[in-house]
Amino acid sequence: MIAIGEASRQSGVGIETIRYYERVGLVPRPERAANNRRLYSAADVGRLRFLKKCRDLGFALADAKTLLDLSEQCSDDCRSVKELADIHIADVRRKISELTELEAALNELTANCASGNVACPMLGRLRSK
Amino acid sequence: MIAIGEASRQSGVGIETIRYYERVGLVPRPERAANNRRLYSAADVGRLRFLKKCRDLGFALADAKTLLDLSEQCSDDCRSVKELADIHIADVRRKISELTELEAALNELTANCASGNVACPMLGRLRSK
DNA sequence: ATAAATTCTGTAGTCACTACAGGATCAAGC
DNA sequence: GCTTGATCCTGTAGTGACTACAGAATTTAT
Repeated sequence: MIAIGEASRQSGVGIETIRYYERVGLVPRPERAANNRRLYSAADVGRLRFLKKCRDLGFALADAKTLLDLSEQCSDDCRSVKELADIHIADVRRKISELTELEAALNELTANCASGNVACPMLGRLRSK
Repeated sequence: MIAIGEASRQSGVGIETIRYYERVGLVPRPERAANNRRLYSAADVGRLRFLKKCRDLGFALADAKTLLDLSEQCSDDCRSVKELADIHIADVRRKISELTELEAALNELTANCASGNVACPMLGRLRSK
């Protein structure tokens, strides 16, 4: 059994974030030592690491929770997992294409920005109808 | 002079959002009619439209405010604008590459997810060290 | 014995809105 | 004049996913 600082180090999840996850019911309340400090088991750290990976993959906390719950049920429900992941992949693709368009628009807007300009063409474009 | 609903329609910025922008000092407090209702001028609507475009381009509100201020100063400061935009473009590029990596990782994780599986390989990977 | 590190609770701040609640006023039709 | 519905007002609280304190208690290291 380890303290919260060590659990944070082992899982890569910040101390405040661990307490936040506990507060919102994402992870079960851990045991407490006689001095009221939280005590974490290997399973607890595993859960935190799992959540960390989900977050790194861009899953929302609610989805991460769903995946964690699926993972705790012994029968790995592959279909549910893939459904969730596919929605998320589609989401990521959409974001990529939006950002790509954005980049093009920004490049176009700044293309004629040069230090000698009297009037900034980008501001002009942003101002115009 | 038009009411807030019409200003919202003309600018594409929601009514609540307009009031929010006013509250946080992003746009000047508009005139008020005798009945205390807000009255917007063409210039006010122009400002809202400008902010809308900045937000659509993904600029943070603080940056949008800076651009708006630059735009209101008569001398269009092209250098400051381009600096801000370039930082933002770099930001967008970074996000795109992060998301692209993410998409690859997600595809890899779900590649072997099939409905007949007993154990989900994605969950397995998320659980493992 | 003292200093530094860690932990605790609880609250508030972040960003950019969004969603009410509860009331006032306005415009249009009868 | 009256009713109905649309619009507007203020103020507060919620969202997501943390992050940053304040102020206290305790533990660990020197």
